[in-house]
Amino acid sequence: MKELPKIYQPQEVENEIYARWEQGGFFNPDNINSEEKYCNILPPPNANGELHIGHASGYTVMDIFGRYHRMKGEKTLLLPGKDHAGIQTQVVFEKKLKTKTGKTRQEIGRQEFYKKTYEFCLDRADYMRSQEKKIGISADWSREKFTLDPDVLKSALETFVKMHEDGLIYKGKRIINWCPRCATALSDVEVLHKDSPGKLYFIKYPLENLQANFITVATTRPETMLGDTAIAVNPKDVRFAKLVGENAILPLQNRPIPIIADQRIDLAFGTGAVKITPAHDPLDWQIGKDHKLEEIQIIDEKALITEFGGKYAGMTTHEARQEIVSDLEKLGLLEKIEEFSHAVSICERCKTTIEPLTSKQWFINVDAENYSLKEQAKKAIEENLIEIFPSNLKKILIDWFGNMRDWCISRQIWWGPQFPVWYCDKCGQEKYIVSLEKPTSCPHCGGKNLTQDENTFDTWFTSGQWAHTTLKSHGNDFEDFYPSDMMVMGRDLLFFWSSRMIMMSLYATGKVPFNNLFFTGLVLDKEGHKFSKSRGNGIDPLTVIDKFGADALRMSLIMDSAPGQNSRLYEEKIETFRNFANKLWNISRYCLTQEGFELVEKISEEEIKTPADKWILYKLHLLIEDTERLFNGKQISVVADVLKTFTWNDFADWYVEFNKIEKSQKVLGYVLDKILRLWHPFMPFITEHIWTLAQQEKLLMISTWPTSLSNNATLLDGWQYVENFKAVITTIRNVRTENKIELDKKISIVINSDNKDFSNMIKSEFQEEIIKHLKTGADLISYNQPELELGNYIKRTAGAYTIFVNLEGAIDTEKEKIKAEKEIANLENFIAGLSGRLSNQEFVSKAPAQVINQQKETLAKKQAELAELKKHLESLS
RNA sequence: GGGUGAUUAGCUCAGUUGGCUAGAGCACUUCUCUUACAAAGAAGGGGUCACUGGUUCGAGUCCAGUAUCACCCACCA
Repeated sequence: MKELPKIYQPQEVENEIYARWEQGGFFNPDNINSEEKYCNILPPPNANGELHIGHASGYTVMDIFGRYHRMKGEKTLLLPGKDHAGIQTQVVFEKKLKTKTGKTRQEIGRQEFYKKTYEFCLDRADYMRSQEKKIGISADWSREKFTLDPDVLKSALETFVKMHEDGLIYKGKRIINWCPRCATALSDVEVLHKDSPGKLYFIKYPLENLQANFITVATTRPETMLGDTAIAVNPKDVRFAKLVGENAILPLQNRPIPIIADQRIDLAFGTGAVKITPAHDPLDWQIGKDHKLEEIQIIDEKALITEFGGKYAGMTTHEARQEIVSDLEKLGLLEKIEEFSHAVSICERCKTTIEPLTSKQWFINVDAENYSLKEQAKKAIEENLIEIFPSNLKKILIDWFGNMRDWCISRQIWWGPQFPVWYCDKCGQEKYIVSLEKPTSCPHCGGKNLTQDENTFDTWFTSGQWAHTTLKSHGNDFEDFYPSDMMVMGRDLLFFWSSRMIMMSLYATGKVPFNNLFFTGLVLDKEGHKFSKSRGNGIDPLTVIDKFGADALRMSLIMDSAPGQNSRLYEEKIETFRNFANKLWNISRYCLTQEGFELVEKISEEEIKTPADKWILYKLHLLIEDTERLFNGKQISVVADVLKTFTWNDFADWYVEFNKIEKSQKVLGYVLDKILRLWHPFMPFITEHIWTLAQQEKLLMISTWPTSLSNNATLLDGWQYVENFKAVITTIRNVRTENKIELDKKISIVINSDNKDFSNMIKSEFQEEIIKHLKTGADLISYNQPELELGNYIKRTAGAYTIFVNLEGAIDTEKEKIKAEKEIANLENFIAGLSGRLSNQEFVSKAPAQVINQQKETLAKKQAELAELKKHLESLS
């Protein structure tokens, strides 16, 4: 038989196995013949860096489901891709450009910058693809997509055109989130709120007609007062009731501004009077609209004070604030300054403070008359057209849609697709033409000089359509696979991505993008911190794979965690799964080196010979049923857990040991065959490797998924016997350890029982061999001798049997008495509880019969045990 | 301000439909290099399932509340 190394070396086989899978061609669903289909569109990572452990975590989940469904015979597509990741990639590449060539993007120009960034992304995509393969992802690389691939992009832009026709798109001057560093508008979800200590400034505004009096307002951003166009108070506020309709004089600017009433003003906050700066605050903007106030932009896109800021023009907002506060103080208009902690808006990408300002941008009306994106999405979730794991995120998503405001989709960056919008130099910016292709002439005036809108799309506009644009770009894939079965993503993408995909795909296709939405938690380090560059605690998936193998990495990413819960990753944890892989290797190594061993797909009744065979097959039968149920509930970590228990604690610890004495090679081959299949989705490399060593024909990857044995009671009758038998062995070992008896010292055993299958045991020489060999040190075994000199023996209950171990007078009777007394107390306690329950009329009448019977059986068993123990204690004294 | 999650062994975490005396890995104690495996095997110690009530014949599991921690959302200037 083959020479197999004692220790599994994943590094030596993984690459070769992956190459064989690829050559096999079965990553491509076109090569699988089946009516049943399964599709999982993989989230495209940002093509500007490398894969991190979070990607590996999500990919592992997707690949487990993909491989499971493929083995179930379904035409399975895992569709891979990469995202151009607008702002983030631009930031990354600009830095790279600066370091490498010392140039800025402005110095090389828009076209050149775009070209170079594109090349950079393709290069990163190549590298990341190689990483994905290392993890073992069984994706169809022939279908790999990039968000800027012409066909994918065209499909996404067509949606823009359709939306425009349907009145869902508008261009308008509205207040938006502006990042001065990125120099672009951002959508609401790209803005984070960070609580930070600040100050609340109380400023006195003189009243126009009552020179001696003031109205005091409170603000955290005094510099914005330069653009104030009103003061607002709550209409119910009696303090200010008579001032409404009057004018105040805006200090420093010396402009009269009206005092207005608006119910959105909180009476309890500050002074109850609020300065209104429509151009630089979202609420003020809304109030300004409603009261038809003038908007004065006093902060520009570089966060500098504009010409409308008078003497402060050209200052940064920070400088202006200091100057203004100091000037107000000199004028005696600064009433007081209070310490005040409030939420500051910052850019999600670069953490720069956001300046709200009014700007002309493109928006999606998410609640348009013709079609409400947000209502449709909400409805789809409410009606469970998409099942969400974990389910608590369902409500969060519904609420989010409920509060969603119009989505700003234009960005002033260079990296990303430009709007398919054209302007004629004669007609100007107001009369635009929406068209995928550049029009030959202006439809309004016939002018030939047309230029394209310079804005680029929010990256989530294109990735938000990924679920259908990818499939539409390849043959009949859309018809075959849409909607996909499952989408897996980190829960940090809940609002960014899952929400947009649901809205956009519903709109573009009329159907939900996927039937199941599965969120993974964050992968944290050992101390529970996020992995981050600044913390330097990153774990590189490739390093882990190199050290422990891809299977160990995969297992450590999905085990011990529930869907949507964060989990921690650290070396010791990965090690335990490396160890498990090695265990599986050695189990297989034992099997493969057995004379006449082969993997067996099907087993016949004649081949099931021993009680141990029945026992392991029964356990296997339960395992397969559990696996099926748990996979349906998407509980993959529990699947891996029950598989591990079976493999290690049932098969390796007991069945393999039995097999050393009592050969039943068909069953051994049958069970290992099932173990390899069941483990394959989780640990594809090692299982495929062992499979190959055991047989040469086809790949494990496309072998069929095990189904449970027909529950033939007579076929497997007698399996319980082995549980009793195991108890005998464990008890003997226990007695031995307790009494510190060396293993090489032989002892004699008496086993008593009136159990019906006990006669089988007496007849079986194999059983006796097994007891002797399974580390019990038992030498002489005799049966059914009720009258024993108990002083010489230690008596124990083992399952349905009573066993006596002869220690030849070496018993520490005091110790044994204490132990027996303790055990008796414990048992009496338990029996009292149990019989109490059984005599409770309510329990007996209401609990299911099965539960009652079970407890009755247990009670009888425990009472018998107690009686034996009491006799034992008596004999000891 | 609103919301979500967590709280189970020394540590990290599972726990499926509510059902027998609550599990795993690591760590710990003792023993063993027994021809699949010391990356292992054998035996063991370690728990008021955060707290308080409720529902139920029966609660780690369902409900209400409390506490602590973590995270998310938010136009309180």
